[in-house]
Amino acid sequence: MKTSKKRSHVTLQDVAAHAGVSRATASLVLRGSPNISEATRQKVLAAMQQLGYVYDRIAANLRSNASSTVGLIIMELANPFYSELLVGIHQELDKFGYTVILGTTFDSHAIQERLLSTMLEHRVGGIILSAVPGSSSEGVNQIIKLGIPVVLVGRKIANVSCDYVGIDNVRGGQIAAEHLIRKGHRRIAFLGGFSQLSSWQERKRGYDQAHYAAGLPIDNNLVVETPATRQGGIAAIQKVLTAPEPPTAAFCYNDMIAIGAMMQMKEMGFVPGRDMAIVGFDDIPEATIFSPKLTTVSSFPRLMGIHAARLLHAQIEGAADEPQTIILQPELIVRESCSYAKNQTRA
Amino acid sequence: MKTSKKRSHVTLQDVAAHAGVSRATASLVLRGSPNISEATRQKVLAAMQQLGYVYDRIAANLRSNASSTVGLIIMELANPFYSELLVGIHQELDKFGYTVILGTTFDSHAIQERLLSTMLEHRVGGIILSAVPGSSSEGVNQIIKLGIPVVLVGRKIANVSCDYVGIDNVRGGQIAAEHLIRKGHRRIAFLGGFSQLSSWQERKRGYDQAHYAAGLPIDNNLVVETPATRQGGIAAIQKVLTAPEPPTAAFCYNDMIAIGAMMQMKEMGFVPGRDMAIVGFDDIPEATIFSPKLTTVSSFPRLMGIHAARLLHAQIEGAADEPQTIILQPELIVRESCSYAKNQTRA
DNA sequence: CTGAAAGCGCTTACAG
DNA sequence: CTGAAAGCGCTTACAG
Repeated sequence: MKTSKKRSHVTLQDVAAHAGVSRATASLVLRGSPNISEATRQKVLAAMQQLGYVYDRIAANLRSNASSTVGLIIMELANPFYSELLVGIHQELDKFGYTVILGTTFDSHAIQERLLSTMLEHRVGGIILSAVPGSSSEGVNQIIKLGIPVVLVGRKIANVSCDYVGIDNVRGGQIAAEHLIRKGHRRIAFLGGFSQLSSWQERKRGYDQAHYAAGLPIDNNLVVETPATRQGGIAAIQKVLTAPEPPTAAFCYNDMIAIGAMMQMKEMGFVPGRDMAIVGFDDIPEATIFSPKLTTVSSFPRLMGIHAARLLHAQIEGAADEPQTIILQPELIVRESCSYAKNQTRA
Repeated sequence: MKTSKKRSHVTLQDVAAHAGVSRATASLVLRGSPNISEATRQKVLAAMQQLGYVYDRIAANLRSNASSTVGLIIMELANPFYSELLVGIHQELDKFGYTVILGTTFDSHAIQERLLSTMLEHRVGGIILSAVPGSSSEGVNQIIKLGIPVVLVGRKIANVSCDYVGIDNVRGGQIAAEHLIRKGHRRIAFLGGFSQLSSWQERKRGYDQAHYAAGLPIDNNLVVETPATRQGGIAAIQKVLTAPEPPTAAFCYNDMIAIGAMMQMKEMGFVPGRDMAIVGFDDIPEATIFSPKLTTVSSFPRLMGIHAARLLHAQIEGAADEPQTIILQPELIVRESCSYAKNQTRA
């Protein structure tokens, strides 16, 4: 806001003058128009070189009512899920020539609102948004009405009709729970995350379905909500481990929680994987470096990013008709953190 | 580049008309000028509300020759060192009201060049750059000459005079090697990274100094250059482990390498920390979740980011006189990956 | 193949 | 306290 800066400015005007042509002609060669003689083209190019001209894309965009930027709003960067998502989005957007403007909400509505308007003010050509849980449809719908393409990623918003890319969370929760059940577990905790999140609800539903299918009861004392961080995992496992009748396995809302939980188990003298089976969600790189290696449900964050970028591009190009939805199929990655249940409850 | 988009446009003109004032007056209330009567202020504000006006900061910046964006160029996001750096920078820049434009080079000169000009074309108010190793001074000096503030972070460029924030790499390498020497190790590998990097050279110098001080010889067969990634760590440890006379300890250029090395040791049936002492550099979150927990030299990436953002801000505000240099002092974080040497060479 | 003119949405002296 | 006018750096029909 309080920014300001003196700019030494070689303008297209200067280039044109130096080359002995009009501003319009200079602009034409800049943009590679075919109906410019090779001779003047060279003259202008030489002038740009000599003067050290730098194109003012901002001014050009203003005049031609275009945009070369895209806004990207995610929760935070500390969770590798989002770094990976960002990598995918960024890499793909790059190919299309967009420049990305980044914002992180830390799941605060106020920040998300601010970020959204900042991006509009900066004339972004479109927005990729991983929305704060419980976001109202209002804000986003307003943006869409303005004609700015939006694609939601990972987190849906009720009553908003726009592109969405996500993972089949129900299925993900289901295959995780099924895996645990197959290993003989009958008391399976559901650890971390918050029930306001659509992804939480869906993973929980999958978990429930697997229980129903196996004829297992669901004990709500075994679901504990915490932030989806390592800290949250520590808190969650602690609660469940000190309960009167602890579970023999835990399905964690995401890998961060799973890792926090396993760290805390070690801290308390338990052996994760043996004393309690753990499965995570996302398959972040950390999943593979922990001992035991984390069995988890991959949500392909990088791929999600790539899809999101492509959808946005299609919309910006006007190639989109109806709002699209892309749901990736999750995959169970079996590693080392799930042993068989020894008996009904932990020894 | 190929971007374009129709914008439904409520302009300040529209707002002014709707409120029955001139465009200039509307602009004044927008910017909170004191010499506007409360009555017209309210009228204009109401009009903005009703019309759903969105401020075009880009146009405003163009007219007033200002900028509200900052360019940030780093190597990649997969390395948590950079995520952490980004978090620090982003968080601090946010406070000043800047919007950040992100670019990743993957250590390619060509990409860095492209990113740099893209950012200039987008009229960034300043640039924070973690330069590709072996960057020429030309590019950056040109930008500085244009009057665009630059702050270099983590990686210096020879013959460029501008703000720099980094870590005392010499000292870092020294305390790492000293720690290992104190533990009785006499053959200490230096693993990963590339010798073109100023930070590599400096850490190596510290490592050398510690050896000199202890009267230990330096065996150049023990320094192996690889990419500073987990993969690089795997390759490096493999090379050194299969050598005729393997070292008993390794100082790794960064934590990614250290973790890769330890993973590979496990893979090969060795126990990291016991069969070979390992110390890393950076103290990324992963350092703490690996078993054994990694002993490492903290480089405070988040803090570096905060300092970089502040320096840039000072420059943009014109509050800067001479180029500043901030060198953070590294700190040895002792955890579990360094046992005492058993005897001269590994059993 | 090239130039003169209008205009993108805003701000900024300058008058009144 | 408010308006008319010029201009930021560019592009885009429209003539010639």
